[in-house]
Amino acid sequence: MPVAKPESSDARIIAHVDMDCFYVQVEQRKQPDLRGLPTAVVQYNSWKGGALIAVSYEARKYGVKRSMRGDEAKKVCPPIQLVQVPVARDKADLNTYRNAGSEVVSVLARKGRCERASIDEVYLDLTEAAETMLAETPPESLEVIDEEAVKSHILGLNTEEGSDAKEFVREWLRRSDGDHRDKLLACGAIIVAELRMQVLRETEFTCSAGIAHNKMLAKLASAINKPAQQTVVPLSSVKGLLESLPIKKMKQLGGKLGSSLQSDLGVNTVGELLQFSEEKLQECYGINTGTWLWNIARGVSGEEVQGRILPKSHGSGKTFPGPRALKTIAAVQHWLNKLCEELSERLCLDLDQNKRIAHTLTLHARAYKSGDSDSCTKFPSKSCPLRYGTVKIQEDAWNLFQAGLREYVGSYKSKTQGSQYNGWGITSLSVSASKIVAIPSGTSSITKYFPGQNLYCSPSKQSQDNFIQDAALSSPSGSESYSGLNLTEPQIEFPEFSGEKNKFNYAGTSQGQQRDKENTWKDQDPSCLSPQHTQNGVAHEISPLLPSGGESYLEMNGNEQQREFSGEESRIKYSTISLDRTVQKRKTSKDKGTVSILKFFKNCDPSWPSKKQEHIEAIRDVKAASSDGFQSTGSVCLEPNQDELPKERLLEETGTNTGRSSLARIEQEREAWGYKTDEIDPSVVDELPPEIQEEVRAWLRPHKRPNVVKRGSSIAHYFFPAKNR
DNA sequence: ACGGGTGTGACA
DNA sequence: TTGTCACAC
Repeated sequence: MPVAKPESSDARIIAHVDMDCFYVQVEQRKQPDLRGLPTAVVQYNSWKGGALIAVSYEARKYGVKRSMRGDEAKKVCPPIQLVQVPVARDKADLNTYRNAGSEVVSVLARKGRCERASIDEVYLDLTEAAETMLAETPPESLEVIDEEAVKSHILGLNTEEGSDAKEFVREWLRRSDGDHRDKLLACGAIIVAELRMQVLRETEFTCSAGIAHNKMLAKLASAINKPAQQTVVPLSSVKGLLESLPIKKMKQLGGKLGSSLQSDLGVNTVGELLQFSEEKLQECYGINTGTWLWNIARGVSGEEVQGRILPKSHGSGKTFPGPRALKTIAAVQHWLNKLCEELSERLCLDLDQNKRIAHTLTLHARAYKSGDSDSCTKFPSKSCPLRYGTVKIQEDAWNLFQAGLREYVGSYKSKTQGSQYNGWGITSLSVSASKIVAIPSGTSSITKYFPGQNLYCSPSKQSQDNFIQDAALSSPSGSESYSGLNLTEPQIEFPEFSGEKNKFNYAGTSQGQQRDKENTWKDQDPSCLSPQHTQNGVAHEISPLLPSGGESYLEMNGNEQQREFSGEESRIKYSTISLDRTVQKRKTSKDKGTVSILKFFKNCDPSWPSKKQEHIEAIRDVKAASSDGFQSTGSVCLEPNQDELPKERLLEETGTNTGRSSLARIEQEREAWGYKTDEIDPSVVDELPPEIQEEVRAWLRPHKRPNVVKRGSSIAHYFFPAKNR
């Protein structure tokens, strides 16, 4: 559950932008004939007409719903146009939608910090833009207010029957006597209206939006008036909005937590949450969730808009329902290969377009074991260091699968027999790539390691690929029983899961400790890397520069800037910065903050690579030392003298206090420590180099307290059955 | 035996 | 750190 912050921090202007039946719009843009017709996007036409994944508003009028089958939809709405999701490698291919989403983001990201929340949703932090507008060109000074803006819906605004609602809205937007925060919202609404028009002009897509003082309210608002409309939530309307709102409508409460609220506390609307004390909610749901619930009941949510427009992971998966479950090794391998191909392709694209490298490969599967009542055992997911190259990914994914399968059938008492059908079937497979980090650019760039070489893809991908190989080679867990493998031949032979016959052993028995760089180099695939570069000596020329052990260049470089902090300053990571700055305070503290934070980076000397070995060691040491569960977000614990930090005290504090009071206590603590992190205004982060902005923001964000559920709560038991029982 | 394919985040 | 789970669209 997100960290909640005090309500005073909510003078922000946040927008949530939601594309209207996005997949349908993408298809309608491709096929303009479909515009205005009842349309749905459907996946896998073969069985019952396929599953609907997006439905146009015209079709909704007929009662067509997502999660209908194509056949049903036809029944309810005979004229419906069903468009199939593109298929590649015999599976659904969502790339066109992802790309379309990127188009939208590139427009929306112009006016402030932008977070891509999903393929078709975006949050914007428009606080600064709205403040600037209010200061320079406030709505009341405008002769004309944009037509789209006056079409806004203002929650709580009385627009009399039959009257011209737009006039009321225009008046509300232009009010000069209004609440300051309302005026900021008005500016936000005008900005968002403009953005939405730009999106329409430049992408042909319509969207809806909510404008409010925090993410939660903005998200709620964007759904109120659809399609192609926007809704503003003035502070004065929050209570009324939430009072009667079904609890399940709140983000995060649409699932089991929401159900528990209903069944265990009898809470059906957000308003009914108000009667419970924060302590009570914490008792029931743990410290963090309890405080979060208490806050959202009051319309308070402190989640920040993450300035992230690129995904943190990529995945490719497919289900094999019922009769289509995969029952042979060959079938699994066949599909795994396809999934890996797609993943590899997307990783290469990400690398090419965004200069980012993924470090972890994970395999997920679902399986059943027939007959046995024990068939509910889960197929374990497995991960390993990600090596670039389609074939490598395929090999690694296959090995992960084998490891998972061994575990899975291991817990299966009846011995597997026969060749074809062993009583199990795979009902879903997916591979994903995570821990994606940007290749640093600029002064402290990785390029320092490769004098005279061009690191990036185009036009020659050669040196870049070498670089990737380095990253994979030296990736963190790569030292464990991994790279000693040499799995170049097809893995069709399968020793009936006997375990010890498999050449590959993930489960930690130390084998293959010795890494063989030469082999690893030569094994490099391929398909997305151009062929010539895997065979020559370039790799060998640079490999001596590689750290021998655990850290990749990328991680090292990413951490380097932090590593340079002085001890005092690095402790910033433990403080909970208060974001309830007034506008004035923002401005005045800005300079100070800028100086202060830039000071942190002054030692960030381009010559750092010369010190890399000792840095690696330091990083590794500290990493080992700080694996005690209180590591801050973003792997920043790099100071050797971190043991001076009053960790235990903080833990104790956070574990035993309630939300607001403990927040206050932490502030106090911080004061006592003498660290002036609250003088660093969050907005200065915008002035830092883009590639480190997010990390710095992470340090400035309040940290979550360890979740402690008090004993004796039946509801807590519901959520943490294993541990509390 | 799943709406399906992806994605994020909390937690142990 | 990994693996599991919940949640969302």
